[in-house]
Amino acid sequence: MDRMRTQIEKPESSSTLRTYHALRGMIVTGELGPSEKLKIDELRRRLHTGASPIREALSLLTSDHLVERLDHRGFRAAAISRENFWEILVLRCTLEDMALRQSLAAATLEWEETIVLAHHRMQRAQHARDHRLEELHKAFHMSLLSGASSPILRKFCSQLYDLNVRYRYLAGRSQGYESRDVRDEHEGILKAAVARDADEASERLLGHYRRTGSYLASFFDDGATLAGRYESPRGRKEGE
Amino acid sequence: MDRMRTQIEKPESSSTLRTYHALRGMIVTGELGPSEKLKIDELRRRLHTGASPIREALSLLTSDHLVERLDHRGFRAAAISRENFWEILVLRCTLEDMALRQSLAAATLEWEETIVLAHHRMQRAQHARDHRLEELHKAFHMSLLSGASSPILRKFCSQLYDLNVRYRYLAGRSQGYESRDVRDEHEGILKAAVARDADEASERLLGHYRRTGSYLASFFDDGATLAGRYESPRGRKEGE
DNA sequence: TCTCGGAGAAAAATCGATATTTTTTCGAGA
DNA sequence: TCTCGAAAAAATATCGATTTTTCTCCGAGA
Repeated sequence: MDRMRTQIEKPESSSTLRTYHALRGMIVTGELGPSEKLKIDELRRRLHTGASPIREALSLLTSDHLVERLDHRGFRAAAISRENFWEILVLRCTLEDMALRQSLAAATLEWEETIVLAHHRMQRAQHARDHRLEELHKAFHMSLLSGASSPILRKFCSQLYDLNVRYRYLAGRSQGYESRDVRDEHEGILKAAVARDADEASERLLGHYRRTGSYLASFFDDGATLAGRYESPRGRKEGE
Repeated sequence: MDRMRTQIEKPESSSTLRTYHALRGMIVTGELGPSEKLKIDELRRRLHTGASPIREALSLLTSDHLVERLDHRGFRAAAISRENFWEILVLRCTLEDMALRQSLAAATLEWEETIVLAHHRMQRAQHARDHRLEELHKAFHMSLLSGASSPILRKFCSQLYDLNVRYRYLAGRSQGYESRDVRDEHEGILKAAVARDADEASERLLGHYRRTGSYLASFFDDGATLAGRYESPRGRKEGE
């Protein structure tokens, strides 16, 4: 019964894949906090599935840098840190620049229509519930890179995207509530992409990320913040 | 009994990790060929372990781009192609350039000694059995990047390294038997790194990769080759 | 009071068996 | 002879139970 319902909700056919997406979502949104112990049994109950799918899903997430595996001590959600945050941002800028240029170099009419559509859908859903908007936002950004000839590169970008979004959630900011006008930035990126202006598009895209980065960084570079709430929680023995 | 012996041989404590390394080795060296179906039961027997560790290991390898997961149809070793080969080379050059520069920028005396040592060990083992040399070769290259401040970047580089080595094996060339003098190239890279000359080191490193790349490419850009032997073998029923 | 060590509890890792899905085989009907 | 579809076989995916390992707590000895 429950199985059937679930399958209808998500067309994910295998329990492992469903679990993978569920857990990834839970970690990205902070429902499972940084460095939180991920007990198999608890997750098993929570997600109505067996131990095998959980373990497999966690193994997949390990390679996404969202979960850490401690030999014989189970899994925990990845730790966070300032360094990790900046690392992700810097890598992301390099890789997306590369991917975007590949994508633009191979641009087709079909690709152009894809990004226009993705952008439109995202804008339309501006006030939709979190989850939906978040999905469309990622879809837009990935569509920009979708023409890149390197699948591995696209995968890397996708991973880094999730890692970054996670910090946004941890800073208490779900998509779309920043003070600055993200809308314009998206539009600028789209226009430059449609115009096939690689330099312009890249500059705008990276600027978009860097601004978001600085904005988020401000949340844990001062005050009672992400850092204070989450950082090195295993560190009783690691006096600052 | 068997368990104990195994644990002594490899300090890998968990069955999953042991299986992971074993399978990775088998795929990289071509013992498991491109697009070959990886049957759980067969591997289970071959590696003397249960289905769970196998499946977990395969899940981990999926994220390394060495294994493909086909929903409800099991796993197979990653396919190969010219595009994939070049993709890996290009990505590798970009990422290693980045990592090397980070590493050099943060260079310490300790790091310098590490790379000198890694280089020495590799040279010494020039005529050692494949496996050992291969390990030391990777150790040397990774040591160059070991000072990079970005763990994720280092991981990416490590993955791409393995993917590239796999093509070397598939082309029938294990480490160290190329016609050109790889020895000098390694020495040049080391010297430039010790001298903290980022541009020089990067140029030499990338040149090293590109030359290896062209060399390997020649093996499947002509004649009865890698491409002919392996490419898109899911076409027929795999009758050789 | 502190440290060490061992018993008990908790959790992870692994195994063996079952349920599900896919693939193959084979024969009826066109 | 070919196509379609149902039954059998094979392989995957998943579950429940067992084995191992780690963690926790408590008391003896210094």
